Amino acid sequence: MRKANTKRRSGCPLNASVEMLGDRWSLLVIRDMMLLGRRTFKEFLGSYERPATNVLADRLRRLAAYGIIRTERDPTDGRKLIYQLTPKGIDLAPVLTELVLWAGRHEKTENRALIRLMQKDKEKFLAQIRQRCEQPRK
Amino acid sequence: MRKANTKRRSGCPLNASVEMLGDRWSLLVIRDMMLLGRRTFKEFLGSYERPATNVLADRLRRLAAYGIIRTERDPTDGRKLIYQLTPKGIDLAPVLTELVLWAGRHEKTENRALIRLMQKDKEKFLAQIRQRCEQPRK
DNA sequence: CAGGATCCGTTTCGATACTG
DNA sequence: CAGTATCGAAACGGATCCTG
Repeated sequence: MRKANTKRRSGCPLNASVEMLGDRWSLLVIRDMMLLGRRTFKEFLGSYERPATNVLADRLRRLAAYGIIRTERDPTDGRKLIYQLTPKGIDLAPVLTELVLWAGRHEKTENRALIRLMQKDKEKFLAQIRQRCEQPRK
Repeated sequence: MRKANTKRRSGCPLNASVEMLGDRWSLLVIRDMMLLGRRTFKEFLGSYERPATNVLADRLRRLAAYGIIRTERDPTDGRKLIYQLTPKGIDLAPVLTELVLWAGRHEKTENRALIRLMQKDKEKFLAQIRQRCEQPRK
C-alpha cells in the first residue's frame, strides 16, 4: 500500500518520527498494545476507531518494517499471530505518556483515572508498561 | 479540505490527539514554530519537507481550529500574517521533546546537538521554548 | 475461524497555476 | 505574500474473498 521506508531523509528533527508515526492509525495501534494490552489482528480491528482490514495490515507491516513491533506465532494456537512491541516500540512510552497528559490538560473527556496515574508517578507508570510489554528475547 | 472537528469522539485516550496531530504535516509545522522559530506561511513553505500550499493552508486552519496556533497580522508589515503557538500549542513541547529523544535513541542521523541539549537539561530546554514562543496576550 | 488480500467507490493529497 | 482552484494520483473504507 504505502511503500515503507524507501528514502530516509532524516536531516531535520522529527522527520523520521513523522514518517513512522505521522498518520491516523500507527499511534493508535501502539496505544492499543501499550495501554490496552492488545496483541492480535482481530483485537486491533476491534479498536475504538475501527480501522479497515487492509489499512490495518499495511500499518502493522510498516511498524514491523521500522522495527517498532514484531510478530510471532502463538505457541498455544498455531493460527494466531501475536504482535509485540520491540524495545524500540516500548521506548515510545514516554511520547505516548506526554501526549495523553497533554490531551488531559487541554481536552475535556480523556480517561481521568489513567491520567491521574500518569501524573502521580510517571516513572512508575513507565516501568509498568515496560514490564507488561517486555517479552523474552527469542 | 478536511472538515475540522465535527465529531469529537474522545472516549479513548489519544483519540483526540491523533485527530489533531496524526498526519504527515501538523507536527512538522509545530516543530518549525517551536524549534526553528518560523512564523509565516512562506517560512513554513520553505520547510525541509516542502508542503504544498493548499495542504499547508489546510493544516494551519485546522491547527487554529483546535486552538493550537493562532494568527495575527504583522504590525510592521500589514501584508504579513504571523502564526503563533497558543499556550495549548506551547504545551506540546514535552511531546515533541520525547519524540526527538526517541528518534535520537533509535535513528542514526538526527540533530545530535539538539538532542544533547534536551538530554542534559530537559526542564531548561522546555523553559527556553516557552520563553521563545510566549507572546503578550493581546 | 484468524489473518489477511482484492476490488471498488469515495476522500484526501500534492503539484502547479492562478488570484486578492 | 498568503492563500484558492483545479485535477490527476494516491490513500482510505467497506465489503467480500482467499488461504492455512
